[in-house]
Formats: sequence, structure tokens, C-alpha cells
Amino acid sequence: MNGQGKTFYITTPIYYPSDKLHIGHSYCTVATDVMARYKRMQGFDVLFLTGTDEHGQKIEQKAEAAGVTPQQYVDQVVAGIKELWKLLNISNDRFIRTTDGYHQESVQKIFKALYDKGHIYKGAYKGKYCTPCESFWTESQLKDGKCPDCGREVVDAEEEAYFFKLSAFADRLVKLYEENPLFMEPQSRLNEMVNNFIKPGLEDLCVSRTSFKWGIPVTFDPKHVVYVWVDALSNYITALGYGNEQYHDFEKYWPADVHFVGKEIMRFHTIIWPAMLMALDLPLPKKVYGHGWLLLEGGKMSKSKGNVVDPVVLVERYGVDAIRYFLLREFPFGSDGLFSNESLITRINADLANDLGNLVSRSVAMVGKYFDGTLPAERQTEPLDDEVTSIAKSLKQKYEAQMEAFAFQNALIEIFKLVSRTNKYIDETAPWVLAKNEANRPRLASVLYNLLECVRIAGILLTPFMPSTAPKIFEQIGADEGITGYESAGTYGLLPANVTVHKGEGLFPRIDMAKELATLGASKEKAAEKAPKQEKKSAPVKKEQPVEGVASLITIDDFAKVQLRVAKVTACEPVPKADKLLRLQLDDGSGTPRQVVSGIHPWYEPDVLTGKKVIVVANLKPAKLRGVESNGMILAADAGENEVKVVFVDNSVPCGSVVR
RNA sequence: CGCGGGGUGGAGCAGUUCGGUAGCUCGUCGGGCUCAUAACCCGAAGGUCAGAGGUUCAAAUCCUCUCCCCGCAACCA
Repeated sequence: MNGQGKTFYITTPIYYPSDKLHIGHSYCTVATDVMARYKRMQGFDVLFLTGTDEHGQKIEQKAEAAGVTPQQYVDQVVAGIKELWKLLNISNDRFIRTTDGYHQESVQKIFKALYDKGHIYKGAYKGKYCTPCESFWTESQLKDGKCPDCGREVVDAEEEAYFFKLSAFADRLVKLYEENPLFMEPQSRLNEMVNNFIKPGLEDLCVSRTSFKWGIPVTFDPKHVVYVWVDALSNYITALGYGNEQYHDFEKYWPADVHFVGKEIMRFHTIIWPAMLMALDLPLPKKVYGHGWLLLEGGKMSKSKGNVVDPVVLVERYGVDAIRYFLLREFPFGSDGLFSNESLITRINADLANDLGNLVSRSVAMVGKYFDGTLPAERQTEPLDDEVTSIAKSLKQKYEAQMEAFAFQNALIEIFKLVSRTNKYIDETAPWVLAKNEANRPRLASVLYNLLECVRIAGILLTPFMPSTAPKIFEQIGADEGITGYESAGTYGLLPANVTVHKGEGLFPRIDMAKELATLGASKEKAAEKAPKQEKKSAPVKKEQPVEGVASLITIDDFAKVQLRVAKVTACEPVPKADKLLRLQLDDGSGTPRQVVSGIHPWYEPDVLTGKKVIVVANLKPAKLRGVESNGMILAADAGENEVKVVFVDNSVPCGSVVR
């Protein structure tokens, strides 16, 4: 494919800078980078965009917990992200931050435009309001129809909010998917989107918030802040200058050729984003590709599990190209993959050190040893050469087919078929035998030349994956710039007949598996120690996150606020339509039975609990879980990985006893 | 009956669209070679393709049912 005169616009998601990024983020960004480099190599005028999504309540709270302003907080995290991309040799052309002035200006215009066109309307969250508490409650949060906080009467009230008429676009979205089946890939995601979101009926989307401040204010109603996804998705066009004067190439690059995103945010990119663009009368991106996740020890990587793999550590130990190669070779791009240190080291050793690195090394070494580094021009070819040379000749085409389908792993497999076949060719021709007889010099020169040519072609096609190794390969085999471009991978025999090689350092040193695993294991344990323990239960974290290194100490008065009582389980049954919930009736000595809902069904059957005495938090704010009211919680211990043990009390303790 | 993905030699995966010798990498065992990063090359062992039934001359592949794993969603107060 020749990209002369054509543009190619590719994006990563913009990342949420609430924490350091892990290997999963690096995976997506590296993949995008490889695609961008590949397209540039083909001659496309590429725009590769990445950035950060910096607004939202969570950032606001994190900043507060850290005692800095949200801006200070994100500035520091973003600096780290930029460092990481530099380390990983990411060639992004632009880096957008949603806190950039021009982006904010554009988002405000977009919001206003949608409003003016009637796609956004002012509506209301209908709910119950407790005036003394100044709090809004939804029906389900109310306790006996009263304020769950103070128990006073609540009044019907409406909080104004802006809504995007997403529902109006359902038909057009379905049409989009039907007419353009490749709009989202992999295909399996389509069913997920349609079944989960379109079929049940799209609801209008609330696109403003008044509950926090850290966002882009709505110009015509400044107490509202623009919903973060509207803010974030817009980045793909604001970064081109849509609605601002920072850049002026919207016409040139939009629509995007592909948005690479994680599968968890497919719905935002395949439903909300196209709908927004339709509402703005703008063209839609050509494709949204949802890649899989890197899974670790059976679970998704997450900071709270303490199983995050730090890309910085890996790059420092094994080199950036080895990591880039591993990420794209080991995991099929569209599906999930299992990350492990063993597989990483195995890949590096087997593919990069033994096969590729060693091939370059032995080929160059033989030219040095038998011809003092410069091949003579006389040749003698043989039919034996045909197989390896024909693989080399057809490689570019096969590679291209895989790359165009974003099948990075298959593209690399194709390259390594050549590498492997070339190693075999050395065995078949046994140059060290040829070298024993002067008469074989033309034949020996042919063999070695074929080795170098195969390496050259493999090297060219590896360039997007290994941008710093490829030039070293070219240097060693004596291929100068004119014959290392993409097109030249399609022509066999471009190295000059009298090529001169330059022996260099080994490209990929072998790694001592046992030793490395021990080292990595040790640093992992250290990391796990640092990671906040047992926070795995707090799902959509609301309040204070334990700030690194700062143990939050409380006073005895704080503790006194928690009222713990002994209570006996008088009845217990599963909550319908809930996997994990049990409804417990407790006798807490007060005379009135107390109902508590607890998520312990995975570990306890109802009859086991009945009759036992437990400790209940008696003054916890009531809540409804799966529609069932819960007044308090019973104490249980996180007993290791995925194991919960309820704290039972000796039966001789009377119900209602205070625990302190 | 919420939605989706998956169950293939010891490990990790491909093959399933369009039925027809079960393939790749790693590991294991044996051999070859010595140019090279103790690398490379060849060979072997090892699979009821989760299970049951069905369609077919023929099923990993198509149909039905069952079991198990993972993710999403909703509930871990």
C-alpha cells in the first residue's frame, strides 16, 4: 500500500491521570504507535494523538486528599505519563490535555451548539430533597420515605440538569452498524453493544453535573459542569482545531481512520460518540477497535489488587523494543491475554535473542570471518536458495494484510517465519563447510548475501515494532538508508553485491530466566507491600483513598462514633436476583428486629449463619441493596485472596452488648 | 432464563466464517552441527478438540442440551 498524499488519523483513548499508568495502558499506546509508524513508513501523512482526560470528581477528591489543587495533582501525574511515553518510544504527534485552554473552549462551543440545535435540553433529575441536610435522594435511597440521614420529611424536588437526546439516535446507530459492519471491531463487540444498550432502549444521557466543580463549566449556565465523557470524547476533534484556533487541520484529518480503545469503553465510542457527531453534523470515525485486556493471575490488572506490572521496570531491565515486541506478539490484539514474567522472558529469549538476534550475529560474523567483512561480487546460486528467497519476496504482502487488519501478532509471526527459515538455510548450506574450499567462494558469497537480504527485509518490516533496534540491524548488515524504506521490502536483492558489514553488539542478550524471576518476584512483593491493603472491596471508591505512605490515624473520638453491638442472627435468606447478598434478621437486644443485607453469600449459606452471634455496626446509615433495606453491616474479615470470614462472637455474650 | 467471551497434547494459543490429514510457540526426550548470543537444525513422545445427543459418507468446525471458567452489568453499607 502506498500512502502518498493520503492522511491517516489514529488515536489512543485519553487516559485518566488519577494514578500511574500500568502495562495495560502501555499496551494500547504501543499498539497505536506501531500502527502510526507503519502508516508513516507507507508514506501516509499520519496524525497520532494521545492525551489525558483530566476532569471529574475522582480527580477532585484525589487532589483534595493529597492536599493540592486538582490542577497541581494532574500536572504531576501527566508529567509522569509523558515520561513513560518517551521511555516507550511513542511517536505521538500531539498530546492533548482536557485542561488545555483550547480544548475547554471548544467543548464549551460544542455543548452550546448541541443545545442550540435542540439536541441538549434542560431537564431534571426528579428526586426527594431534604432541606435541612441540603441533600438530594433518589427514591431508592429513602428510608421509610424519609431522609435516610436525619429521618425528617423530604420534599419532591428537581435538580436541574442537561440531557443529551441520545434516544433520538438509536435508529441511526443501528443503521450505521448495519451499513458499516466494520465500524466496530472485533465483531463480537457488536452483539454486546446492541443487546446491552440499543435493544433495551437508549435513554437520554445526563450531560451536566452540579455535584462537583472540577470540569468545564457550561457557558450559559456556569453552575453546571460538562459531563466528563462529553468532555473527553470531544478531544478527538478539538485536538485538530475544531472550535478553536490552536490547530487548523480538522478538515485535513477528520474523520479519524481508527480509534483504538479498551473494550471497557467501547460503548462510549460506538454509541455516544457517533451520536454526538451526528448531532453536530460531522462525519463519523471510520472504525473503533476495542482491544483486549492484559490479565494477570486470573484477574484484571488493577492497582487495588497490588498486581500492577510496572512498564518502567520492565523497560529498564529488558529494553524498550523487547517490551514492545512482547506486547504485540504475545497477545492477539482483539482479545484478552495472560501476562506473566515467564512468558515475557521466554519470548525475549526464544524469538529475539535466539532467533533474530543470533541470526544477525551469525550472518554478520560469517561475512567478517570468511570475507573480511566485504562480500565479493561473484555469485553462484542454487535451487536450494529458492525456498528462503521466495518467502522473503512474498513477506511484505502477507505482513501488510495482517497489519491492515490490526493483527499485529500475525504480522510478527509472518516475519519470524522468515527469520526461522533463514536460520534453517544456514544449516542447509553449511557455510563453514563451503569456506574450507577456495573454489566455493562464489557459492559462499551467494549464501551469505541471501542471509543479509533476508535480514534486511525482516528488519524493515520490524521497524514499526522496534524503532530503535531496526537501525542497528541495518547498520550491522551494511544496508544504508536508500534500501531500508517500506517499498524496498518488496524487492529482493537491493543490498549491493559488494556489501560491507559492521559487526556490532548483540541485539538482544539472553536472559537468565531463574535469576530474573527471582529479582522480579522480589520487586513485586515490595510493590505489593506498598500497595494499600484490602481496599479491593470498595468498588466505585467514594471517599478517602488511603494516600500513599500516610496512615490515616483516627482519634478515639472518631472511633466512638462507630457503634458496634453484638446481635444474634434469627433468620437468614438469600436476596432474590442477587448472587452475593444475604438478608439477615438480627436480634440486637433493642426489641425491634434489625434487618441487614450483607454480601457474603459466596462464602456462607443462610442456615450456617442462623443462630450465630455477630457484631453489627448499629449506627450505619441505612441503604437499599438490590431493593432490600439494610440497617447496618456485620463485621467480616478479608481473610486473604478472595476469602471472607464473618467475625462470630461467643454465644454467652448477650444481644445488644456494646463492642468497643 | 440479564449480556458477552472461552473450555484444543504438560503450559500458552491458532484452527470454528465456507465441515474432509489437529497446527504453532514454549517445555520434555533423542540426534546433528559448530558460523553464532550454551544459540541453530532434525526427529520423537504426548490430544476421547469440556460432556451428551443429533445432522452428514465425513464434525474441533453445523444444530440441541448439560457442565465448568472469565469479564461486563446489577447488589459486596
